[in-house]
Amino acid sequence: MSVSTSGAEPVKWQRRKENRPEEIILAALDLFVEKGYAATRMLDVARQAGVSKGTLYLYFENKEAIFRAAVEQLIVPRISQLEALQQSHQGSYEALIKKMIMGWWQSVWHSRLSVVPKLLISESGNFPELAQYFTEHVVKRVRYIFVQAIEQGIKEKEFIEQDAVTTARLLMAPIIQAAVWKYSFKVFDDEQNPDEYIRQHLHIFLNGIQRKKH
Amino acid sequence: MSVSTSGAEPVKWQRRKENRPEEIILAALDLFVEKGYAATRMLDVARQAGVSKGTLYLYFENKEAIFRAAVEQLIVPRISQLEALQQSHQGSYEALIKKMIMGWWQSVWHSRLSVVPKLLISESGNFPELAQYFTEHVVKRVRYIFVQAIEQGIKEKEFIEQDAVTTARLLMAPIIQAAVWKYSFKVFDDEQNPDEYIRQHLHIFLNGIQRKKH
DNA sequence: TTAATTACTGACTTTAAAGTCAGTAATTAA
DNA sequence: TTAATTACTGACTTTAAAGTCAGTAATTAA
Repeated sequence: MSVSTSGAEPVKWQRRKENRPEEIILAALDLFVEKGYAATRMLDVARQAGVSKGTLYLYFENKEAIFRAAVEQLIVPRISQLEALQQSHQGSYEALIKKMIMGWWQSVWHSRLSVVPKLLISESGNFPELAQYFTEHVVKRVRYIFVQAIEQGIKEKEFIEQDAVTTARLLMAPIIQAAVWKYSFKVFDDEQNPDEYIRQHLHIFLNGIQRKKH
Repeated sequence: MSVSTSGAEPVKWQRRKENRPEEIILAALDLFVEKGYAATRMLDVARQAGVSKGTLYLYFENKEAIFRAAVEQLIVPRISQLEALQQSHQGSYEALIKKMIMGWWQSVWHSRLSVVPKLLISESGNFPELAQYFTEHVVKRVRYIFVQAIEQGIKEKEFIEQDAVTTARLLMAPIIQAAVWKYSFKVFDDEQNPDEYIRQHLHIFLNGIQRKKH
């Protein structure tokens, strides 16, 4: 038997310096979805990503660093999407709000991303810096987009006079709630059609803020 | 110096068989509020309750058992309160919904109890049995109360035709959301007056489901 | 083809809790 | 007043992860 050159040498592992970080992030997110943040061990992440435990620490300082990287890489790009939608919109503000909510809903609800709100809520106490980052760069930024739509709708006499920031919170609350529920109690409380839930939320909410014609 | 009989003998500890369980529960809930469930060590709970670690295990099997006892003892009595309010109500269903939401809000928001939704959401993955208990005995029971109010309002032509279960969820979502927020991101996102938030929610929501007179 | 480099491994060490139990002291019974 | 009972203590053991690092093997350079 020859010692080398060609043939089916079973290579034990490959170098993947460029791809490891993303592979690790996705593996971790899969496990966070499945078993939650705290219950996910570094060894689990390593196995899921197809590397050894040592490799994790080569690319990330600890579990929190993986978590932060996941939030930054996956969530932030979605916001630009939302902003673009707003920029290019023509028509009523009611239609804009519907379009933005439905767009977000469809791109996030069925993806791994929908677990992020629950994770952040659960872990906010353990990782205050991450919670602050998320509040500033995601929550407030998204809310600002809706605040603008609502304020403009008020100015155009489409919506009744009201505090736009509070109203924006109330618009987002049931949607965040749905995402949180999905990963908490949904297994025990699943009579619900999520599309119908969002449809009805938009119906009641928009009906509630609209100025009525007499 | 005499060995005993009267005088200020500093008693090292007292027997409190009857009171220990509740003292431990309240101590634990204080710490869960302050640092979250996972970060609360049994040693912390023991210190807060003024007992040793061994005593905890005398009364509770482990941390989960303390948590479950807290939920059962503190939350369940509130629901009866809500049911009583419903039984005795006279007047429009709009007024009933307002009264129930405001009552719950005022008795829970400023108390330790308001931390329970966040705790349950965070820990649902680790304690599925507790999450199931909570879903069956709290969530569904409370929702049913609101479903009834909404259905009767529809029958009386006070509210528009709609699926009452979905509508009840939408009524509760911003309130649960507020309680969850309080213990997650509020430190970083605190422009909000919670009373104004609830007032405006009820305003938009009730305006949104009411049948309009022409 | 050989030497130099470095991404990666996994057995091992460290850390930080949970959980235990023999002994002690408060209380109650005799 | 003394003996019997038992609530409680806290040093200790166990458990379960995180984190490390000397050695190995893939890759690249010479």
